[in-house]
Amino acid sequence: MTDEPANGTARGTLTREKVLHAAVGMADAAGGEVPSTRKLAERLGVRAMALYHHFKNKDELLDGMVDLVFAEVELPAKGEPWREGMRRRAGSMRAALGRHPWAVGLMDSRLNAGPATLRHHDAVLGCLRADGFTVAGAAHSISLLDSYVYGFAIQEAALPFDSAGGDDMQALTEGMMAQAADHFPHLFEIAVDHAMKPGYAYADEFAIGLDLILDGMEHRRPDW
Amino acid sequence: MTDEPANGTARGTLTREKVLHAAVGMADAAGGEVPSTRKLAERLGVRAMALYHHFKNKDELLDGMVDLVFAEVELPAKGEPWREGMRRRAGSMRAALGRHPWAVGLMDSRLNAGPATLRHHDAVLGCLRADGFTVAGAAHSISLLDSYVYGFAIQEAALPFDSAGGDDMQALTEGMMAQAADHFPHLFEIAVDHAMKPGYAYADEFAIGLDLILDGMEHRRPDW
DNA sequence: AGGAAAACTGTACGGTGTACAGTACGGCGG
DNA sequence: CCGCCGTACTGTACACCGTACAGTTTTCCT
Repeated sequence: MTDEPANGTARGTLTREKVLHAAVGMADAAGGEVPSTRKLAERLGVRAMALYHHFKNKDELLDGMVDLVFAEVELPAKGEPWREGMRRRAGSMRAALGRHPWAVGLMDSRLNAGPATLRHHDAVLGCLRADGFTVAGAAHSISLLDSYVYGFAIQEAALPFDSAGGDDMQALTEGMMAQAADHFPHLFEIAVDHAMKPGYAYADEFAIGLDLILDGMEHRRPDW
Repeated sequence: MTDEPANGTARGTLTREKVLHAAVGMADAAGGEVPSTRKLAERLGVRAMALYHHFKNKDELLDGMVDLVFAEVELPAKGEPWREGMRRRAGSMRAALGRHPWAVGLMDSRLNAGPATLRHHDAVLGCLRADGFTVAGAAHSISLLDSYVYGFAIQEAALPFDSAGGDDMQALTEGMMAQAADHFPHLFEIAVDHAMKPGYAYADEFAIGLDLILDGMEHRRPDW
């Protein structure tokens, strides 16, 4: 706000923000692949190397993209009870990662957290501390919750198509059938009796696991 | 054993197995990067395109590498109580992913599970079913446990150096300090009062979260 | 008006996965 | 024993990638 109109850009077609939004949009459209610098530049009506005036290198651009994803997740509100806060935030985080599956594969390898990411972690921490968790307890909780959310997102991203459930399972189980239904009896059982049932959607597992974790946190809160 | 000496290979310097082991070795050495086809071929004394006689494309090679990682994890023993089995297997899985951090980033995007992977999942499932978990309960448990293990591995892989704890934190917190210690008070608190304390190692969090999850599973087992 | 800084372009380099067309060699039927 | 043929490997080539480096504008400040 202070520097954007003040110094006045020269041939301003590009902005850090515009680049990042275009990159996120293209990645979403491509369904899990981050665009190359050339494709991104073309979309922006610009010549590839122009990007390097706004980002030191591609990694910095990726950092920015990830931060944009973090900016989408709902933070626990001030004074909100920890359990609601954690539940809403975890669900919203998973939703954001579902909307931007390319971000899941980026989460490892990213070193520099952006401002939205820091704000996010600070808010989550703050919600727990405000509700009586010790520093150590909050650390345990966040490690656990984040691991669960990221891990769930990984598994969802690895599903054949999307987690809508239904006939995507066919492909998976076909390969399994081909090899040997009786070599892996329990896998076979769960595939046929559970995962291939009409009402099943892997996405539903998220809330189940999350509730177990939240119950556990509630139970340990006094000790932590 | 049946096909190797039987058909007799022509100029047999290459084997699917030898390629995979070399690839895993190089990836481990490189510390998180899968080798390029050319580098891998060179290491094997061969000319890059030779690999494509044993793997349809690079993705198939990556599938094989991931399966090799799964082959390293300890399965629950037959008749082992579920809790011990799950605990051992989860710890061993995390250890394997720690030894092969490049595999973490591959877990999403992989579609075709190899035989070791299938055997692994079948054994875990079998352990739970044998100890009274329903099909649905076992599905919930595996989704939860795998999410936790993978997610923890992601976070560990994203740490500045390794999770040995200590002065790696400096880099992280420096960036944070630079921006604003008072913009993120809780982050600051946890960094100074907890993560930077001499005895702290993020790796220790693994068992804490895992135990909470196992307690929860024990508690729900009757309903599931 | 002039000069410096900022934003964008042009070109080039070394690396990647892999398609496609050889080439050499071992095992087999005659 | 010979010639064939399939298999394993090589050579070359292509399109694409990230990005270094050196221009070329354009704009703003003195």
